[in-house]
Amino acid sequence: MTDAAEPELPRGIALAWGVAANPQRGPKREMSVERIVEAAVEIADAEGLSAVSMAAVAARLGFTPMSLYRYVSAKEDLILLMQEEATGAPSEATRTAGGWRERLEALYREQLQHYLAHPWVLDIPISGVPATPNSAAWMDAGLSALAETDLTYTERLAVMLLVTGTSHWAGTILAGYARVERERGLDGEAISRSEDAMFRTLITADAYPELRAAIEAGAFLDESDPFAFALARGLEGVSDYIAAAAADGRRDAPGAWVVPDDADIADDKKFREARKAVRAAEKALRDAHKLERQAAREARERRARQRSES
Amino acid sequence: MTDAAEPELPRGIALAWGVAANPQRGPKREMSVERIVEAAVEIADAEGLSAVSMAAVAARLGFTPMSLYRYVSAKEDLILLMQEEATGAPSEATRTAGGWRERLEALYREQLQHYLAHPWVLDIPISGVPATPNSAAWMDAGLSALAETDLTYTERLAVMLLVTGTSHWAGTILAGYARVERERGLDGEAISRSEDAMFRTLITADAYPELRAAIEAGAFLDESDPFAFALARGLEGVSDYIAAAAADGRRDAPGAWVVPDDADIADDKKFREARKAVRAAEKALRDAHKLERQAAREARERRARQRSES
DNA sequence: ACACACTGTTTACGGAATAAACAGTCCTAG
DNA sequence: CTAGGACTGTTTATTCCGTAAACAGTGTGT
Repeated sequence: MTDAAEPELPRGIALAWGVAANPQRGPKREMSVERIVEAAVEIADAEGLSAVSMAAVAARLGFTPMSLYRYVSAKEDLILLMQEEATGAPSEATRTAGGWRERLEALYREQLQHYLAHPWVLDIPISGVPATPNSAAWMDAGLSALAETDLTYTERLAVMLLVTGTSHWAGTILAGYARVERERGLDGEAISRSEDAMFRTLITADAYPELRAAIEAGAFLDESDPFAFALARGLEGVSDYIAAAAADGRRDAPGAWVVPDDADIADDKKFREARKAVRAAEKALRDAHKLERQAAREARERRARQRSES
Repeated sequence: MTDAAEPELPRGIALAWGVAANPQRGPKREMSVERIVEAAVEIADAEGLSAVSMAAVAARLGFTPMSLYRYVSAKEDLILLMQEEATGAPSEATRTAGGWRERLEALYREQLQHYLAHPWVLDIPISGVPATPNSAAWMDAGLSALAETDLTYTERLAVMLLVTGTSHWAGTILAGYARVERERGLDGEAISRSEDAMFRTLITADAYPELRAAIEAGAFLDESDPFAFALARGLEGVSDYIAAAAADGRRDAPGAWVVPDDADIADDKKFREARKAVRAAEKALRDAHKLERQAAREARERRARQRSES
């Protein structure tokens, strides 16, 4: 009955959920999946994912490579378990921090922290939604943060994808720098400087005017956090979207259980007027921008003429 | 003099920029870097990055594995060149599409297209800013789209990181699904359904209430595009940020070298007036938004009161 | 007591990147 | 015109990978 679905489960996923039939007969087991995963994680932390070979893990535990296959059906499974171990579940603190935005930001930070502590996790190929306890916990934490909003469940998933995408991307880039630092034996600033120098010789103002300008401006030496910027913009956009959707009187798509009051405001007279005012203001802003650009162009031409005359 | 910097260039990068000393002596070359890269890309397109071995590439060209090392100093270089070939440069159409937002969205779409056409590019580890002609071209295109905004160069880079991050993340997830489709021989819908089924057996409402609710709501079977959603929110946030920064009267950060005529127009009278008008329009829009939100809140309360009375 | 499920080990295979030594080719300096 | 030697693609060898298959020893349930 209940076991009918289990045989369909991919082997590694079954292991992750702890659905492993412990044998009764035969000699005592000398190892355990946990110890194997632990050893593998230690190796990966120290020397990267590529250093994790069945032989290396076995050697660290004092056994022969093939012995591991009694516990783990393939290396792929081991890696899935490593990911599960390294990623962990979100902490209580981030699961209960302030409003939805604070909680998502906390989630981002904690995920990024994990990625920086175990950068090899970023090298693991992604195939579909990982159906493991910890990844489910992260997803659940994000969704519960968004539960206070009027968003559709589909939209909540999309927002979560935005958050995890940002932490994944930030981790990828930052871990890339960290790796170069270790390989070349330089500190971050030295890398930045040498990269900047290389750019200066390769990027000409002819071929790449804007990129060259950015280099000249020292933008590549800047130490601000572009990922925090990206996340802040994204969540700002989400916040706008929530407000706009509420204003549109959009009904939540799924069934009866969702926040029902959105539709109510759509035909409210005062609200409709306010909305009309917003649209007018948007148009006014667009026009003003157009005039501003035109003025800038004219001013530039005027100056150029003055300069060529003198 | 000019060659002083070249020896410092990583081998692969020198190749990418076409700075390769063509030897004059010795037998005629039978291959070329281009043909090797082409063959490697064909293999990767057909069977993934892991199928690209020096032996496989050589075999496809009818040579022995070691012969390739006369053209490419290591596999790492070959992979860099493959990436350069597969990624290409942004098309004229996306470089000149509408306003900054349209152009960044076009950039995102074109990058994603490349990732889907050559998913193996996503398996290549990232180390620092790739200093290749094509990646510089993408960056330059994005920066030139943002040139019409008042953003700092540092901020423009951050926005570009947001855009490329989104396309990279979208590519990673979508390519992951595509790979599973090919490996398991199922179509996308079948995968979704089996994933959904697996989720339903593993994700309990006790342990993961919100995730379970999302599953029940069918959010995992939804076919909308969460990445387009994420990008739209991000750029919306950027747009807000630009407006807010302008309202704050923030001046562009970088120093004196910047596009010299920028400083010139700053004290042009007509331009200053146009700029003042923009700020006023922005403030008007913010106020309208505030009123809109307030109206929505009041409308909702009014309806709630009506409902509780009936 | 004994079958046999289960343990960790040994051996073997095919494939990977690339170092080192090799014979053949063709430009260029003398 | 003729070597010297730069440069070609090849051969051979080393080291490491994941894992299939056969193996001898161990301990439990019948």
